[in-house]
Amino acid sequence: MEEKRLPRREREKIARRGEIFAAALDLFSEKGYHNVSMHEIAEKAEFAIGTLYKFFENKEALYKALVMGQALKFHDELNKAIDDICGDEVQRIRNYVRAKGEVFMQNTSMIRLYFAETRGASFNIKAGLDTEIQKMYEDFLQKLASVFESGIKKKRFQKILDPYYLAVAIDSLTNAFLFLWLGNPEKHPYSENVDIMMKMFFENIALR
Amino acid sequence: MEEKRLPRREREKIARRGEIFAAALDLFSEKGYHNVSMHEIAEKAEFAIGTLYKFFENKEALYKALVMGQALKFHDELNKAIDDICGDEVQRIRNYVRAKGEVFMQNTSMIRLYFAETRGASFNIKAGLDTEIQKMYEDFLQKLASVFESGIKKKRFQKILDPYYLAVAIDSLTNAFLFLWLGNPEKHPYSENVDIMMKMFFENIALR
Amino acid sequence: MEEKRLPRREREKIARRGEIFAAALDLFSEKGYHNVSMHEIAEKAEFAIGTLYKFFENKEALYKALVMGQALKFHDELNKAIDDICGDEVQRIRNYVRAKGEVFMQNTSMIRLYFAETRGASFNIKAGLDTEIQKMYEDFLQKLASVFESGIKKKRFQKILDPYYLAVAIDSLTNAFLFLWLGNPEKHPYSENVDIMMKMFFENIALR
Amino acid sequence: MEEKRLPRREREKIARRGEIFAAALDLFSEKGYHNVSMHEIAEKAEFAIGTLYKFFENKEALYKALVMGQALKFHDELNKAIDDICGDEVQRIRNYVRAKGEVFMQNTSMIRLYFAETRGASFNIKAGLDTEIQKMYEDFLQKLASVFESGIKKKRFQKILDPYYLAVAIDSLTNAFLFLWLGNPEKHPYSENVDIMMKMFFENIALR
DNA sequence: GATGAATGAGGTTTCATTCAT
DNA sequence: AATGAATGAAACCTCATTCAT
Repeated sequence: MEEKRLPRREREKIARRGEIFAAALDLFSEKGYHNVSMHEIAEKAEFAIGTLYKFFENKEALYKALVMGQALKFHDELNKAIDDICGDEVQRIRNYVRAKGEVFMQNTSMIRLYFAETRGASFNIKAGLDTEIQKMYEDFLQKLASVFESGIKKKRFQKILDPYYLAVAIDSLTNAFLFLWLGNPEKHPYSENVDIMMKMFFENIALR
Repeated sequence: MEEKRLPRREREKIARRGEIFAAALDLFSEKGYHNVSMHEIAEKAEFAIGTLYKFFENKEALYKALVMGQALKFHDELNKAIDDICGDEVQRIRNYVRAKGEVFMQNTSMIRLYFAETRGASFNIKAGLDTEIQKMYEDFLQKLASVFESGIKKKRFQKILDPYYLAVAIDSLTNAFLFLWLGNPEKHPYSENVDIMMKMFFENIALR
Repeated sequence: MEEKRLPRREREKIARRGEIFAAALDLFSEKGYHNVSMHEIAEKAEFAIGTLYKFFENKEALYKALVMGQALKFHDELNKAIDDICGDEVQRIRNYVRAKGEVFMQNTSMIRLYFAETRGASFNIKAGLDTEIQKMYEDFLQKLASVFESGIKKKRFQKILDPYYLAVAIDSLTNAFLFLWLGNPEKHPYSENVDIMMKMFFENIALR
Repeated sequence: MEEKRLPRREREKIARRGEIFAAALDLFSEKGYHNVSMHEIAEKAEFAIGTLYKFFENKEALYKALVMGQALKFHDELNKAIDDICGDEVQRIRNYVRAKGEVFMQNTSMIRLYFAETRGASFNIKAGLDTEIQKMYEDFLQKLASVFESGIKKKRFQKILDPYYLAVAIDSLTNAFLFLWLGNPEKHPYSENVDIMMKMFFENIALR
């Protein structure tokens, strides 16, 4: 709706940004920040090097915008899944696990980028780049924790562990299974394994 | 004992290697491979740049030797802990979880390096550098899995999930709690949290 | 004619290449490959160091392109002179001797470069750089030999020596006189001396 | 005789110098001055690097001493051959040509070194290194010239060309044939070819 | 006197960034 | 507004030379 209202110039600009992002995502996720040059991105995006600098102040800004965009998209999906109130707490968490799998498995190159940023490899890039994403990630964990907390309050779950740690646990478990899937999709099907894992998880914390 | 038998020259050489490693570990773990220059390492280690190249063929070789050394030290401890037969399967896994915490919490800068290498950020460095460590990691996971398998055979654990996935799960959970501890040691004490988590884990898979 | 048709960009690029070549020729011929740094060439050519690497992949490639260019130019002249069919065999060889002198005496710095490459000093640079030039030189010697052979067949020359050796002989004699001229142009005028030498040469092999 | 009188220390020192020279000659003649490192020479000569610097002030001094030694040995032989008064002028020059071939063909690695120094490749090394050898070479050419001059005075040779140029000519011709021999000894036997060439040379300048 | 570990100046090369066209 | 040639700081690495043992 709104986009159609945008002047052609503006629309074209956004499209160009998208093309740059697409090229950059491919390259960064495959080779890492320091092994990709601005020339490489320019060539892959079919723009002149100068054009990249019209859109982004420098390499770091491009990288940050890219990662932020991916993270926003990703967290948006996760938040949508977990906010879906058409279900109880168990359902909301199952929703999140499924959505996480879907987003990642459809955007494999995003995975590496995302893990690099949330799992400490981002120190490869200048300090401070990652704080926003860390914040977004932290916020999401808090929301996940609040779902567990709500479940505990409703006496649907035992309070074995601090809800925040339950959130951390389920997040790290899903990550682990996504990594396995990434390494060998046929051998390690995410949905099946995660399903079993979830069952075990809830059986454990469920109140009978 | 044996070390004292080494000729002085040899001992000094090893000591120097150690000093280089110490400087490199600090810098790499803080800033990442590509943001540390050989000059920086030389300066921190108080050697001339040429001396570094007497000890290591090039930057990559230095990095690889450093990471391999850390990984060996780390896996050595883990293997010792898990191989300890003075206990049943539960005890062996508890041992591993505790040992992992101890090694990491005493070598915080090793953590970042280690996660960078096992969790995919190593693509920042030339391909192939990480295969040996990946292999070591994989071998350890197999051993962990075999402990679970043995517990299942002895009917101590239910077979809810493939033993390999149990290994992956417990490894990823301990990692997650180590990360939390790393970010805020006081707020997130590893041992306590992991203890609760372990209890929950074993209650779940234990056969009554 | 044709050059004017080239787009400005293209012409400028060629001009810049030429400026780099000119600076490099001066420096290499004066100091030798290993005593000239890329920075030196860049400074002399009034370009930034990076610009050199836009034009040539590396130092060796620049050197090779320079030497090949000079060699092509040189052999082109020699071949034109010797292929000139407006004369008998004696005339064609006289043409070659004169042309060789002209090219060299107008491009003194080319001489050192050329002799370094055809006379074995090229082992200073990585192996294989010189094979193309050696081939070009060898081909020329063969052509020179074929002129002698033709003269022998036409019974204009005696067959004292294998035509190839006659070619080698006349080539080495002209080189020697060019060297003398290079050391002291006034004292050792190439044309005069070579004329006498030629006379002596042909008197000797001529059939009366 | 005299050598036996030298104290052991002195004799050993000379022997060591010889070993260094032998290693250096092999390496320099094969790879060129700039592609041979002092470490390489030390290793091949089985000395410590420091020892080399006890014998020679620096790399250049070692190279210069080596080349001078070779040149002295070479010119000594040539001078002996040409000074042999048991023959007329033709015989003395024949002697020189034969001796030159013998010395070179028994010391092939000397050839490259020698040509590098007399034929301009020495500009690869710092200026001034070569002047002494150039002088020695020049002196020899003068002596060769004087033999021709003497032959002309005795009316054995015609005066076609300045005796100095005759000397230059015969020297360059022998060099050329030595080069051919070096490239393919079986295909281009020096003695045979040079014999024919000499015959032709003297028939030409001989007075009947 | 011999040794060889240590030194560091200086070489080659890369690549993020600028700016005239 | 887009281009891409030019820039030059800074990276990696070599090797002639020194000097404490």
